Amino acid sequence: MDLKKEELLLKIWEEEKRHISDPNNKPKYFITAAFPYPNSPQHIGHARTYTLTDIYARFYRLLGYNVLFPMGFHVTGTPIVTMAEKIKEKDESLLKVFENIYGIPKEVYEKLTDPFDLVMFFSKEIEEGMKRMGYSIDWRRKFYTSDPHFQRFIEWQFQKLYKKGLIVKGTHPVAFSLKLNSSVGAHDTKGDIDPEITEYTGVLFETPIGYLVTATLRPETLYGITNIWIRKDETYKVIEYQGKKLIVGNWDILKHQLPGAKEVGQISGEELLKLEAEVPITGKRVPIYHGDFVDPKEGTGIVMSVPGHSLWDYYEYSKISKEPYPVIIKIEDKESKAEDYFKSHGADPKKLQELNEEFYHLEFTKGFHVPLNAPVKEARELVKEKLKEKDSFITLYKISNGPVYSRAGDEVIVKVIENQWFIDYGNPEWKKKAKELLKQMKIIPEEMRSRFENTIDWLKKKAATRTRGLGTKFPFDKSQIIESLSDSTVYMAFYTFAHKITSYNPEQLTEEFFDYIFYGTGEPIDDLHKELRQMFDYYYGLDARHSGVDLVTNHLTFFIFNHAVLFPHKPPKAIVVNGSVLMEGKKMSKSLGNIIPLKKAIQQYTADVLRLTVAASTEIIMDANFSESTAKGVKERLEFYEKAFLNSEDGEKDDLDEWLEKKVQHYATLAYDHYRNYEIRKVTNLLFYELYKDLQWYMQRTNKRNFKNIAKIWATYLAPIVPFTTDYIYRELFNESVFDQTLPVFTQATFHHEEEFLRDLIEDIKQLLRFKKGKKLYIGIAKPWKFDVYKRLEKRDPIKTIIEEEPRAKELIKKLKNKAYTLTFPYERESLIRYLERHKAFIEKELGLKVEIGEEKEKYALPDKPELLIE
RNA sequence: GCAGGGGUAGCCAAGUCAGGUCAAAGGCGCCAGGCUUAGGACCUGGUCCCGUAGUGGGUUCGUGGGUUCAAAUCCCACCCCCUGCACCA
Repeated sequence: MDLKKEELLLKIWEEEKRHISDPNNKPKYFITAAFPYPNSPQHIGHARTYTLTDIYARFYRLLGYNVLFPMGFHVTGTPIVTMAEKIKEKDESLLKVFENIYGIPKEVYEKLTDPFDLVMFFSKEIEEGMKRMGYSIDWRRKFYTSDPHFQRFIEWQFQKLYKKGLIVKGTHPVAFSLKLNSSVGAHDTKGDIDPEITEYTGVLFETPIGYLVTATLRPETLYGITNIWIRKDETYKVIEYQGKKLIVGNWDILKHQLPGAKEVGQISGEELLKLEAEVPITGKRVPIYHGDFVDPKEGTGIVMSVPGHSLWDYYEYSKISKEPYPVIIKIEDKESKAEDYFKSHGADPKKLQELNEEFYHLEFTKGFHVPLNAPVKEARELVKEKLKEKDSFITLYKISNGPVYSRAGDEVIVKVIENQWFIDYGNPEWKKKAKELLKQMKIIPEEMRSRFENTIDWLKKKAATRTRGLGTKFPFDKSQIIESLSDSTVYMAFYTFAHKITSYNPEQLTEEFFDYIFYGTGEPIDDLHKELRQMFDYYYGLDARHSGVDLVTNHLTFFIFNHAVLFPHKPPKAIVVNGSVLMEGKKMSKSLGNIIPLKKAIQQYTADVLRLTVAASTEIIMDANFSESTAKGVKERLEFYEKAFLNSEDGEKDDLDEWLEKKVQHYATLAYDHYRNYEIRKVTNLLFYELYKDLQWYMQRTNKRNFKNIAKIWATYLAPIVPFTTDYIYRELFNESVFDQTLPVFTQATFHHEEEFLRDLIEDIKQLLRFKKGKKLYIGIAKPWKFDVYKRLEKRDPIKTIIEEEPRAKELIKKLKNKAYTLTFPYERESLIRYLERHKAFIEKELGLKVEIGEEKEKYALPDKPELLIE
């Protein structure tokens, strides 16, 4: 199979309109894969999910289903916008990726400074690649999520969720760049670092002029406070927040985390030193000291001092005070003291930070909180609750893996967004419905199910809107845009009528309009409207959703949630999850530069070879390893089949032909079940690798090439995986398309074991000939009683009885060891001898020996291993 | 921390759910031979250890125990590795 033949077939399929689907009276099968985000060309990794989807689309067509396999493009979110901006800014690292990895010339990408130009450019690339791979997609139904008709559909979705009380409003911390004036994800930072947010407890200490705020990860230690650290050379702000006066440093950052807080004055550190502060909960009054080590840009610039349980505090405290301090945590009934830990670990002040972290971890995992009589883990939560009761804490945030810099160059901070809209996946009723739906669904592979269950459990409110990026405007606040994972949860329903709905003006697509289509409520506005409903009704209930394993904990779970409440009458039936693709054993990445663009790979290997290598060379959940050598191997083997089958004859049949035909039927029978169990590797194992050995043997045995019958079965069974090669062979041999056939199903799955016996025998003799040369070979078949013993063993007659009735069996069974318990033995003595006699000429020719067949002369023969005597 | 996945010969990797044809498929690498002017490709054989005119013996599947006539596979404990934890597609 070469590229030209593949391209010719693509044209033929196109002309024959093979992949468009409309409602008819056949049973339908609606299959989809997660649509691509067009911000890069496709590489062979992307091809995995789509190829698997296509394999099943084609498989179900061969079973007689009316299969719909559509595709669209996800044009939502910020990465595309950011990319366009980076092109405009001539961002060097991006330009390098374009040139070196994607192989896009400068003149082309330079112009892509508008996000939509980028989208069109890449989506065209991707579409061409998908077509070239032979994906049997109904392209009439293609849409972009930026299409106004689709956006009306998303508005419908959010109206519905809102009315069900599943859209809620609240505040939410995000990583934020002041320079970009936008929240930032990994793609907005230098070095693509994903900013991580940790929550701090801001504890409020009352003083006569307001509350001092300290930020801590260990609120439980406030039982051990001796003093407060500040810096005397710093100026602190007095702010008003939720009716209280608070004193904080680092205000430039913190003001973004305390919505509504107002600066009302300031106070110098020197002034603060004169005050005393009251520790909440305990009511203890503590002094305020200056500490050089206090970083005014860290937290609130005010630190609570717990010398008993912080190495820093101990170290600083011991410099200025000899007073004893409280120790409130025990480990295994012994006081856990920062001082002891420090001293027993070298007492090196340079290692203070490192040791302190170890010590924190130790106390957190093993410590026991004495005042609260609880493990530290629990005490922390208890303290938080108490603080909440006393109204003595505020929540603060920090970038924990910082400093992270935005691509504009400023340090990323945490900002608390007010009026943030959420989809409330934490809603217990909704969780319940999602779980019920999950229970009804088939999850492939089944091991993935628990992951879905867990995800449903821990999913909480999800921010559903953003201020920046492409997408549909949020219906309840038009200044916001629906976030991209939230607008792609039920879009599969849109495919069912995507090519027809464009006849309407977007304004006509009201909530009632969609209600009619999806629920049949209200009246149709015209005949087309009626037709849309019929199409939805015919196709929906998605039969299979294919996706990569990385989408399980997000997209696929949202998919379940949303279907559970929006389409409870048309539930999806199955989710099929596949692993990713490795490149020569390594993860593909831009930095490694080991990404092969799909188009380039097709030119090098052909679509069929890629399909088999990427999608069918390993089981569905495993990562497929793409390597040049495997791809080459696949290519050669495919060519072998093509050549062999195209040279088929239609001659007279003999033992050997019958054996081969039955063998292929046997493989087909097994392969059918493997397909249904999504065990594609097993399909190719049989029909691609095992059969190869059988064909080799056949060709060794005879010069005949009676392959027509097996080519027919072979092509039909492998057509889903390698559609080009199989259809080409089928058309050449039988003058029709393999895709007009129905998959032949065989019930009788036995084959001629005698032939296998002969094959093994030749193997054994060849082994023996390496030690011993001669001119004559005597093949001594085991005596009848030995065959009887084997037969009885196969029937699982008790070994004891067999030996009782045939004492000679004892030795025989002893030799077999464990095998005696599981023996399978499909041979009959008489027919075996007849078969060998019939093919004696072949054995003689093959070995260059004179052969005689008879009963064993010595007593070494076993029924499956004849005695071999060379003279 | 919480959740999930995994440790199999030099490497990759099947086998584990349903214990026994498992010294353990397949591939790569390596060794020997064939083919070839040579290299590559291809073909044949070998590749845990010992033995060998064949069908044998020993020791292996992260570690340590257990169940069983029988364990890579079942049970228990331990060690190690990887992934996800969100507003990001």
